[in-house]
Amino acid sequence: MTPLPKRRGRPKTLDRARILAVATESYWDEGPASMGVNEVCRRAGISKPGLYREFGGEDGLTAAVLDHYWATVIRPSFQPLAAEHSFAGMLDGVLTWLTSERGVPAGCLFAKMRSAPVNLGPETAARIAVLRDEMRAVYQAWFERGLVQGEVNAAVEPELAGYLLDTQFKTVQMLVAEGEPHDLVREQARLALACLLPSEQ
Amino acid sequence: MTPLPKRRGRPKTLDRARILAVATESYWDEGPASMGVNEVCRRAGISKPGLYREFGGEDGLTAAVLDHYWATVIRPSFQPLAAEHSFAGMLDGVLTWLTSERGVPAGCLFAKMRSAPVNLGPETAARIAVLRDEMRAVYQAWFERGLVQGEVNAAVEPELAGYLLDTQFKTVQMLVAEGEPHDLVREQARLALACLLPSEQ
DNA sequence: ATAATAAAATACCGATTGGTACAAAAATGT
DNA sequence: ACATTTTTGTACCAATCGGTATTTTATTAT
Repeated sequence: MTPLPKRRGRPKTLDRARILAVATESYWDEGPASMGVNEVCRRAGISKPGLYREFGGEDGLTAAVLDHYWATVIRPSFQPLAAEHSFAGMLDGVLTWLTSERGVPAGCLFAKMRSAPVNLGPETAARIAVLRDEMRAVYQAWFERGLVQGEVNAAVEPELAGYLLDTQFKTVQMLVAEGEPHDLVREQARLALACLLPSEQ
Repeated sequence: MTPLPKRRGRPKTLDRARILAVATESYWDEGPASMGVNEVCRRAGISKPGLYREFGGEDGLTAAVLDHYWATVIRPSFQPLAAEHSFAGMLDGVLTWLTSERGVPAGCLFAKMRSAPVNLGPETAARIAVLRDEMRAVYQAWFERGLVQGEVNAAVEPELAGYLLDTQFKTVQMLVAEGEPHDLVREQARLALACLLPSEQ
């Protein structure tokens, strides 16, 4: 059991993890532009100085939210890309998944933050840039794996393919979040990414 | 000459066209999210009630700005699409133009308004939907003209092609506005739209 | 002159924003 | 009992948001 250090002072009761979970969900379904520190405090049932002590300010909060979202939502979604499926089949699965109804808020918080870099603090902006590059690298690696398997169009530079995949997936998520018809969004993305598949001839 | 109606009351001095021009430029380079009625009044050198008399409120202002932008920037840009160029050549020209440095604020105000439908009033939102459909129709007509000329991939439904062109052009404008490398944006779009061109074989 | 009318700006409204000074509360040490 | 330390919340700050009641200004009609 824990040694019970018998610290002086009022015992800590603020649950950082719970606040972060509430904040992440809030930013996710209301959108980063419509959510503020006041509303987060109200939803989490804590005072504003409490939130500032824990996260240092709005920038620190959104940066922490982004990290939390990345760790709990984005990174797990990369798992399947490393599995032993064909590139074309996996691509189709991703597009179907992105345009399907899920039990979570519509759209992707990371995509929303990327397309609304306004009123996001410098710390959050820097984090976005780092994670965006990491995301492109994952897609590029996925494409390169398809390359050695001969499952993709070898005429496309892997770096450009990673960039294209990132852009198109982000576009799909934005269109879905805007309420566009899901099947139209999916078909449009299928067309846009057909260039990555080997020629039909 | 005008009959000089000798109206009673203080003569009108507010220049609606000039205010609209100032407001449009302001929304264009600052972004619809960062610009408000107070700042527009300051830049135009008029009082707030004056702006409210002229446009009825923020929603009326942004709707008028959108109309002005559409008439002076967007619609003229449709002109070349009706010219006697090949579909592939024209497409390449559009992408080059979108990713080139121009003497106007970066990005497209219409694209910015579309991707930030938040905090835009109902009148402006309705206008956006109408103009978006009009834009897709223009692209679809362009594709259909290429179809009868045998210059495009006949396997693609024209409606889907119009949707794809609209989506990809908007994506290009957003990426440019975000400061992404122009050549990377252009090459990525070229790949995404290659599906509309006839097969190489 | 003076009344009537129309168009303008001054000066305000309540709500909300991100951020903080300061005091109350809850534990331990003496 | 009382001081010390740590954590928390109350109550405030100035700035900004969209919007408006009211007054001033400038003109014509009488």
